[in-house]
Amino acid sequence: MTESLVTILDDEPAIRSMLASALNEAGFRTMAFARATEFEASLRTATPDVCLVDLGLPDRDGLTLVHQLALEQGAIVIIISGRAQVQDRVTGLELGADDYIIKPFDPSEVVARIRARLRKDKSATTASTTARFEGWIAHFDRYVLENDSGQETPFSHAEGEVLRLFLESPKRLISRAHMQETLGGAAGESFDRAMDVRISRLRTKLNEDPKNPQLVKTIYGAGYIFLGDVRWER
Amino acid sequence: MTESLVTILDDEPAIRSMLASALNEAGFRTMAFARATEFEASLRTATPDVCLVDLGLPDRDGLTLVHQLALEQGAIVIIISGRAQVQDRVTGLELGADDYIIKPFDPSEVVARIRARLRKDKSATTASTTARFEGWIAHFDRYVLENDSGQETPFSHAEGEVLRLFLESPKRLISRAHMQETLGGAAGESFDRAMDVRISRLRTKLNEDPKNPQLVKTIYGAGYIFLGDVRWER
DNA sequence: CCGAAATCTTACAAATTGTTACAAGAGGCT
DNA sequence: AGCCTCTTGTAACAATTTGTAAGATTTCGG
Repeated sequence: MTESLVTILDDEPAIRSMLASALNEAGFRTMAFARATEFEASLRTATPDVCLVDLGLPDRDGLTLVHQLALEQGAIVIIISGRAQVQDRVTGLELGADDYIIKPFDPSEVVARIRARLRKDKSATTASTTARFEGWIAHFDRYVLENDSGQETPFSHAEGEVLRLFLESPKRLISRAHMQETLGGAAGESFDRAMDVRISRLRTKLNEDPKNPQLVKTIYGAGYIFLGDVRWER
Repeated sequence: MTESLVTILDDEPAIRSMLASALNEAGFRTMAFARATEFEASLRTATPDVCLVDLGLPDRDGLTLVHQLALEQGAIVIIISGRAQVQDRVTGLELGADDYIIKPFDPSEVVARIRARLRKDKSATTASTTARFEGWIAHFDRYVLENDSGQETPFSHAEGEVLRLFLESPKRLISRAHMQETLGGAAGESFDRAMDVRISRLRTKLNEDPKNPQLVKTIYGAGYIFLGDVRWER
């Protein structure tokens, strides 16, 4: 993610240029459109990180567009609107917008709000040193696993690698192949057995019931999946 | 993540109770504090998902607290403040706040903004897919089938592939050929028998009466059809 | 109502994964 | 160095999932 791409969709030229210059100055790449049709055409080639959308568009219901964007694209959607009623804001946010800014606005606030969204978005994927999940706290700096009553169990480097992989993509299938690439390095012939053992040992440290694991689940023929909500800290 | 925990930090009792009741009504768990010290003490035991922070605190500089929270905990931090200048908002957001709401505010907007943040936060880490149909709930993230009385039955990857295919085009004929293309990969010669077995096993998990299946119906010479209304939750 | 084709079901075999025991290696301490 | 502890991989065996085979059952056209 070198420079984030921000698209501007507003029918007033003055607002387009004001936003574009403020955003460019702040280090973003920008693309501006006056109509929804043009904007949608551009989506086929470019993938914006943030979409600024004015609700008062001539050729399309803005709210429907916002809903689509938020749902189909994973993009961050920020509404810019002259409609200032609380009810307008609530429905806009409920339809999937990530923020709602009222005209007239100050460009520097728009920049600050965009940065806030992008920051959060990124911090969800960045490597950190501590993670909380389902009553556990994994301290990767100390190689220690802490349970909900504060008791600590050390874990080894190999176990930590596996655990980190799981905690970095929870509720997602992680294929065996991917694990060996990321970890094992040499995709040796009989190394795949070692992977099993690592996971087995990790499971016992997590007090998993072998018959019915709650956190580390095996998908026969596909890989593993880590259930449980994870939150990284620091 | 059953119910998200929201902490409220504000020295005005009226605001605390207004926020708390609005949030509880919206289905959140809440904890309210009048002072930063008490609030920080609570962090040692509870882990809030969202922190609402008033900047005008008697015993602490609010901005410093916000900075700490956003940095050290991974929580979502929303500033609530009477200071309405653009510059205040910009610095608040730059110090790590995820949103900045100005007093006086409408509680329903606060709820909407919290929901918008949580939604994004979750979609970044989860790929949760769930489908409801005829009293059943299929949890594809956990590989579990839940019946109307809440009992859970695990299903395997192979069974899940078939079930997903059905649930993605309900009330529509699915030809055998199409199934083998989409699933089986190698459209082997005798693989078609395996398809039958998969479906058979799926049927037993769905408690289908072999003589008179209600959900997975076979069309002799053509393929299968899945009856039943489906609602996806993604 | 009969027979051929299609489909269902059951039992079994093959492949994948889990678990345990053991041995090789790395460090630490005296 | 020598001994101890801890980590990690390997090997062997158990458990689970999946596909295959074959007989039973159902469907459809006459």
